[in-house]
Amino acid sequence: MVFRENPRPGGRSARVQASVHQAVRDMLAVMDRAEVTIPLIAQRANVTPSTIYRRWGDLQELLADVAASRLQPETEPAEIGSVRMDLQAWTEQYADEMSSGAGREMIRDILSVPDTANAEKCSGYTQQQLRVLIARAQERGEPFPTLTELMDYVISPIMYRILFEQPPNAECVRGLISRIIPEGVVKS
Amino acid sequence: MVFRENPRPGGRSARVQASVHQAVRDMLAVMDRAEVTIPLIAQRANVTPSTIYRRWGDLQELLADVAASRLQPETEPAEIGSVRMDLQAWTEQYADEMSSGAGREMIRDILSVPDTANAEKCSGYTQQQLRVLIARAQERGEPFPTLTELMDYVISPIMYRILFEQPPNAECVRGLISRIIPEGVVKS
DNA sequence: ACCACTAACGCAAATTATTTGCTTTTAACT
DNA sequence: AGTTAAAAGCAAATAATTTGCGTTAGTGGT
Repeated sequence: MVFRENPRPGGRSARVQASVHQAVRDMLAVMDRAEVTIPLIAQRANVTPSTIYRRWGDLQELLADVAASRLQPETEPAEIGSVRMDLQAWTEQYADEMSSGAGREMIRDILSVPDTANAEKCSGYTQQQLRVLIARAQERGEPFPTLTELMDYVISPIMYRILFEQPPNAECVRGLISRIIPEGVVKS
Repeated sequence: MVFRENPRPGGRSARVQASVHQAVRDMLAVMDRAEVTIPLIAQRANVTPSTIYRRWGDLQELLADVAASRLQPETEPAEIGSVRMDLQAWTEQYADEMSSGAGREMIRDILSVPDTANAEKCSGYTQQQLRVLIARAQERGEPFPTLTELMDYVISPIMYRILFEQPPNAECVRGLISRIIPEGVVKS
């Protein structure tokens, strides 16, 4: 199978992919994830099950694919005030979204597949958002952590808590941020 | 079903559990994870498939259960020299084991199930090991990070890299540790 | 503009996994 | 020892997955 790469943007292949993705999203919105099956998806997307099996392999991979595309951010981090405040607001929202039922399901779907492409894509989205904040800080001359520091000391602990412990609350998130940007730096 | 809790330690229930777990371990050792199925496990464990289905629900949950039990540490962190060195050695081994093919599979199995009990168990094992080191440092009067610091700034970044990016190498692990214990503290 | 080519899809039969109702076994507790 | 309830076995019914083969629809060449 050559699939996946270069699904010509107007071709039948692309239409089937869009239709199947949409079917999955619609179904996840109205029914429990556990009762979503490939035959059902196929029916709603007006394709045959074998098409889905041949293209994605199994339900896990399809769900991982859909989840990754759903995690792609649509907007840049909001501008609230200082970049530190922007970071705090963005991070709290990130933590909330990832901690939610739907968020956790998407992460699980992405991680439960052997192929790491979707997980990397997901981390890439996060880094892309953080880079916007870093550039903003640089532009304004505000002191700001590096990408690595943000990933290691803010994002990673949040994700670990979501995956292995209890989802972090706002206070916890603020604590992680204070640790790498002293409060004193903020001008309110 | 009441299952799970209190499987009397010599009873039939416990024997079936042990037999199924062993069958899964044996099979994972010799065949690809993708071709392990419940009917096959049942055959090797000398039980009927329906027993496994009724008890664990599906393959994912069974694999998660087995993976969690395999991640339970058997020994305490080795005593190398200073507690800082012990920490470094233990953490490098932890990162290696978790980054390995088998390690990553176990983590995936644990995280791909909605029930978070096994993930929490897994995090609990890690904390238990770290607490041994913390106690050791306290006993010897060596300065040492808190459990939260270790989890947030060492374990979490390692796990994030394994799950979402590239597995960390030894140098990276050492870097994470240096960040919370200055090198200078070590007396060689 | 037409034709040839091939990747991707549809269909349907064969296989395999999962669910479920009912029966039997086993260990815990009188 | 006898009773009982949880857990296992058995087998039929259902559902999902795989696969071979024919068809369709975009792609590239003339």
